[in-house]
Amino acid sequence: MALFCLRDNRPACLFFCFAIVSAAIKSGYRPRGRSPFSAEPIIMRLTRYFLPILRETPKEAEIVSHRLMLRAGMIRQEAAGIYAWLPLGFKVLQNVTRIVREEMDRAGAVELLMPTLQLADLWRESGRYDAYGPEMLRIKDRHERELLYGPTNEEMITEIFRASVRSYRDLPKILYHIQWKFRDEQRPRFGVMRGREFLMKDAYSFDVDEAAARLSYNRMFVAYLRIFGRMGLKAIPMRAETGPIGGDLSHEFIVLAATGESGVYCNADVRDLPIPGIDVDYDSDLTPIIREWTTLYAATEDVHDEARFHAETPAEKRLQTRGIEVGQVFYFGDKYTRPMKAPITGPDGSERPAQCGSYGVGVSRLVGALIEANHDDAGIIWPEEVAPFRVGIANLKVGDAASDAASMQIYHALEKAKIDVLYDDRDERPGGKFATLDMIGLPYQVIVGPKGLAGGTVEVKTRATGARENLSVEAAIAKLTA
RNA sequence: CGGGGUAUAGCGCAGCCUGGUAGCGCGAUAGUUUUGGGAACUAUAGGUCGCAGGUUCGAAUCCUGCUGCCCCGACCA
Repeated sequence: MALFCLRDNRPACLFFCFAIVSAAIKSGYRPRGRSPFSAEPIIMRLTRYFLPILRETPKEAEIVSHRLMLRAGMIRQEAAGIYAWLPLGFKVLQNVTRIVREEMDRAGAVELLMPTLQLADLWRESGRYDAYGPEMLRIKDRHERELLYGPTNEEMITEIFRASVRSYRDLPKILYHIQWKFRDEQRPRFGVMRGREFLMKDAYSFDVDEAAARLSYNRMFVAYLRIFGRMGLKAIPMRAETGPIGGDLSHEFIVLAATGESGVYCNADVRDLPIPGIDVDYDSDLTPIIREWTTLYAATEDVHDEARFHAETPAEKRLQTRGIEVGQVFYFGDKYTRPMKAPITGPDGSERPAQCGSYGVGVSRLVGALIEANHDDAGIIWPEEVAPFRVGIANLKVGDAASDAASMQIYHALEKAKIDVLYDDRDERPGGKFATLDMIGLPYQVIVGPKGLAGGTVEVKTRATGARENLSVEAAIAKLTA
């Protein structure tokens, strides 16, 4: 390879560019805007796209999200719990990533990117290298140095933090990244819901004392309400185990779904609480919002207290169901900053370990959770914010002059309006096109065919409601670009 | 990590018990007829039968070992 590169640097250059791009994509990196590396929308003809639809259900897929992700050509399994994200799935993953990033930034968190591989010695400092067990994937490099594929990043962020921050004047800080993690689960299952490799947003807060740490915790708590709310999910914060630290500063955010992995108990009214608006002031006192969301009973089975549930919740409001954990917020104090020696000088001149919390969102898992929460017998029903395309155009008779012209007119109008659109220009039978569009779940479908056009109309179907309207081409464009 | 399965064409499966030219449906390709909710007919292509040993004249089939994958449980974002 080295010789080859010396002779002709072009392949080396190509390889180099490819490596950067793939690393950036894999890390979930995405500049601001609706699409990677540009602000342009994705306008795509299905004949040029890569959408490997499966007509039959793969036998290994047990739950609906896994089944639909495979059938809709969103993912392909490469090993147990390890998936390739195909174009349609990757677009959804990017959209979820974008929302997480926007809301973290809005809440005052600062993004960085830590590596997937970490030195074992770093984990020996916290004592977790030996404590972690076989879920940690351990690797040796050519020099026999011990490495691991990170399952989380508390040690590394603490190392980064201690290298440069010494004074309370530099606090508070909330740092986050969105990076692939690996946990060698004994039994991966449910597709991306419990894979071994998974994309996670993890944030870490550093504060001078517990009172300040609580403010950081509240910021993340509110940011999480917004993240999940924007995706159209009812994610309910539930008291979780706090471990050795104790206190009340740990919540799991749970999406209610009958197929969820854990049992949950809550007051039914918690589902109808309002999501903080885009104008929420993160510098203001957030405790009223926290109080509103933590007063009604809501707990996973691990910490459920039946007597308390009954005491606090009227019988007709008691909801027992199942849920999927999509995020967690957790205050753990000086668990890492003390053994790893990350001291802060306080206003009184004395040193003390920084007080920390960590805040995770299972980004790749969220894609599965979104489908669990939004589907019907025909397939996926994407919430608009995360949909891979906003509109699908089905040309029912490719080759028919009027159908082709009307389809292209709509296609170009949506392109001009910067709306993501997928144009099904395949020479296929109508039934197949309807089934495909329903399954991949784009919010709006435009059905273009000779029968409608004879009367001057196309059909606009809203996937979520099934509602259909016969509109002129112009009216359809107006509706979809509104 | 315990228990139970399974591996044959892109997907779903039969064949294995009782060894003898590797099959079916869907999908793919080509043609014809079709065409508003997954069409019909005809033809074609596509396989180291998970891997490695062994038994045998001959192994997808019997034996041994290994590996991948799936399900139940425990565990976990």
